[in-house]
Amino acid sequence: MIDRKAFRTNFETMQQALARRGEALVAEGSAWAKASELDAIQRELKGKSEALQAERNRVSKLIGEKKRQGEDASEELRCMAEVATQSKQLDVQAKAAEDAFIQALLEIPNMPDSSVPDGEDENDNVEIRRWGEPRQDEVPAHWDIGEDLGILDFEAGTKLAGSRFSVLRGAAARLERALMQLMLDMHTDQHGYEEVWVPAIANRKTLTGTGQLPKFEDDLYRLEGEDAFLIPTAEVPVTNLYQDNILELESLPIKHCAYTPCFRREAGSAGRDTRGMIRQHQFDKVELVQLVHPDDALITLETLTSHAAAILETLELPYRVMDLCAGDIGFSAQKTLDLEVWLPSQHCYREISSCSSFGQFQGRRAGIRFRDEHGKPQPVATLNGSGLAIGRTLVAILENGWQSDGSVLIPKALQPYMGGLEAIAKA
RNA sequence: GGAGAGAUGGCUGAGUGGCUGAAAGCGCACCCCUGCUAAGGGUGUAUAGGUUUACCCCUAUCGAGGGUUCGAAUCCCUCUCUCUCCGCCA
Repeated sequence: MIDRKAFRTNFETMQQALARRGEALVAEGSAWAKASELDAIQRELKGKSEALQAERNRVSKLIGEKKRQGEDASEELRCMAEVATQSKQLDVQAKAAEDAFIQALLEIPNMPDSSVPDGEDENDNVEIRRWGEPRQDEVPAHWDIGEDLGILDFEAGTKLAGSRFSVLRGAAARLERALMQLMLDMHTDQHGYEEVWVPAIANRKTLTGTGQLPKFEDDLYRLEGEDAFLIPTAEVPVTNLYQDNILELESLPIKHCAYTPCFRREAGSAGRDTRGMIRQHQFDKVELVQLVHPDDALITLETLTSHAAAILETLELPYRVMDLCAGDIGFSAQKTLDLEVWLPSQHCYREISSCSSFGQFQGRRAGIRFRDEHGKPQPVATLNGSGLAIGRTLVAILENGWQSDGSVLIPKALQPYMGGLEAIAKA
């Protein structure tokens, strides 16, 4: 959520920043326009309502005093009956107006940071750097490699659950587990993150805190008969660990990593990546989350991204870093750096990690605050990034490690986690 | 799932209709005494919104929502959560 005061006092600047995401967001009928309209109404009603409540409180106190001293208070009682009724009505209106205002604010995306490049969509993203030597020879798609080795079973996934589900067997299943372990080990032992294990189900408030709700309910799996959802990312439960907390300045930065399964309806991506493991309804991910002082947010984004990149380097997977343009960053993001891994079968880089700073946007929504240098509570800055998406990492390993005899080389760093296995070959 | 008990500030814990945004203790911060070891004394210490240069002030909040009342932490209703016992279960 954007700051309700800044929304008013800084209207022009914020509007311009928001417009960089796309003009429609500030156009007539947008949440932005609605919010500015509701803000005025809300404040006027609230002012009136509070004045009346003040009057009520004052006279009520008087009545109390008179009664205690055995005096007659019938006159006050008579006129207060009227005031009480009015006050109640006004209060209801004022509350409704404020709710509507907050609802509108919740639908307004975060302001892109000034360092975010201009642009409309992924074509305008800016490449920052590359690492590794991408292989240029012809490599089969991972689904062919996997099925050929008998370790990826898409048919079984479909039979059990539907499209966009898959089954891993043998070396692939172990690879999934090995990757999870390697990633968690590196982040805890080398990068200083505390590992947490969290529920894969979250309630509405929690999902509102990180920005998935109210706007993107269609992307989530909702539990029948409950106001709860399967998490689309560990960001949701891990960030919200501190929901409604006021943290001490010294406790920052807070750094967590977590493995969770992730569940996405993929409602808007019909026809995209329908084959293989790139886009699944359920996938595994190790997530990095940091809560930091707002002044440190953008610097931390660099280090957090480097922590995710370190996994790719350890696994010897070529990648590049992309600075997402204003039109392509997510709803809650202030700035996003994507890591894209080389997929030789597609002759291109594909997203494997998305690292974002949210500024104080989530902190404000989720009520995660810290005491600043003056002892005043203010929203913390939050960041997160995949470190990494495990399914996609497995895909990258299959394709980048593929050899013309059909076998797949296991990266050295991963071999201990695979029981010393150096290559996956046909049984 | 059944029965019972409970939910108050950073923590413990008073408070059954007005003088309670909330006693007391602990913790924390600052000051004093002492003197460098233990201890003692004083002051301060919720969050949000509105207003304001700021102070002040106003409003809301005692799990959440609704009701009764001139007035609710306190009475009534609904919900959520926690604890204990029983049942079930990995």
